[in-house]
Amino acid sequence: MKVKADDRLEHAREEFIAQWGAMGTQWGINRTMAQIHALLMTAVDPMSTDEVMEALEISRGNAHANLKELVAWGLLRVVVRKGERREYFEAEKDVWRIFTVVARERKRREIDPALEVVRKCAEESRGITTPEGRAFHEQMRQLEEFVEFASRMADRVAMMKHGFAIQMAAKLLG
Amino acid sequence: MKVKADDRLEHAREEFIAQWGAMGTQWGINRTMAQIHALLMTAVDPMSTDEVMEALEISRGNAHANLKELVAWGLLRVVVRKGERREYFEAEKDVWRIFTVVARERKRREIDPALEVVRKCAEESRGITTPEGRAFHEQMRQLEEFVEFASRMADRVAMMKHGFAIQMAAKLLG
DNA sequence: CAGATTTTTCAGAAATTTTTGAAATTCAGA
DNA sequence: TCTGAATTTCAAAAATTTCTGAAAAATCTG
Repeated sequence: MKVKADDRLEHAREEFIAQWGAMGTQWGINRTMAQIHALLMTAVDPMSTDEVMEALEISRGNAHANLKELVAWGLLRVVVRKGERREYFEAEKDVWRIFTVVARERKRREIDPALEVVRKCAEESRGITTPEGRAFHEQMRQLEEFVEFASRMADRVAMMKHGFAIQMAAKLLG
Repeated sequence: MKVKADDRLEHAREEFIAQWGAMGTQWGINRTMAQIHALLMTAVDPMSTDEVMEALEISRGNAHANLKELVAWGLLRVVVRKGERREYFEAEKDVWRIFTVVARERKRREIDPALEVVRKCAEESRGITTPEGRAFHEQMRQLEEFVEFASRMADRVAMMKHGFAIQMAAKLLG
């Protein structure tokens, strides 16, 4: 009975890790990074690099790079146990916090660069008086306005506390 | 003077196409697709496959595949001119509509599959009574709840009219 | 400081994605 | 039905991204 429960759990967990990893691709996150995140999100205790390597059957270099990347994102914390030299990693498990971290990162990688591009192009085309030039400038201006709006929205959402977001959503969904 | 204005415009437009294309990568959209979209978004008239090939210096197969993909997304419309066999393509230029189209597609590719995965894993781990099993199930449940919430929000946003979104945002940003 | 352990780096290999270009197919008009 | 123009397909090449594994660097311990 005990063994059966363990088997079921292990099976479900492995499925989660595999599928979440496959999904990472769609999300513009590499497979290993998503798998490590899934692994640690469902781990009871923090894990070392070697434990992650073994669990996912990946190389040290790969494990290392992606663990560090996840730490940089703020999705993992480094844990040091007293008397031990090696580093352990622990995942953020609160879904709302995971969401805000990802939102912040995506804004930084997707929205901010877009804003720069459209600003520059709007600027460069200001004052061109041909009909084509005016149309182009106007299109850039509209894009700029929208991306700026998206940027501000993303900031707000990323800063929200869970409770407020729920309240907000109630209005939107209600 | 006329020439100078044309040069400036051409330069700005080429920059926009190149940069928007480069950004596509970050967005999980391939470079060519983003470039074609940028090209047509700033084109005065609809363009044929051959014109797109020439403007971006890409192969027919590449142009064809990405034009069709953009049509499938709903970011381009096919235009047929009477008496002509060849197809022309015209971009959606309204930024809010572009946004809702992209939001819908991203929801479909990113949120819906995630929901399936966490639902399955929550289901598979229901009723496991070991402490690890309970923790795993609880984590899956929370993820499921959140992703479901995200899914509904995405639907709502994708359906919104521009005016309503602005009104909505005023509250959020104000 | 020496020796042991852990982390970090990185060049090449492997895997994946994108692009090409030519052949096959479709289609409209004569 | 035939012809020529346009679209579609797809196998192979190119480009890009990810991963490996071993070596180098950093860090701790005694």
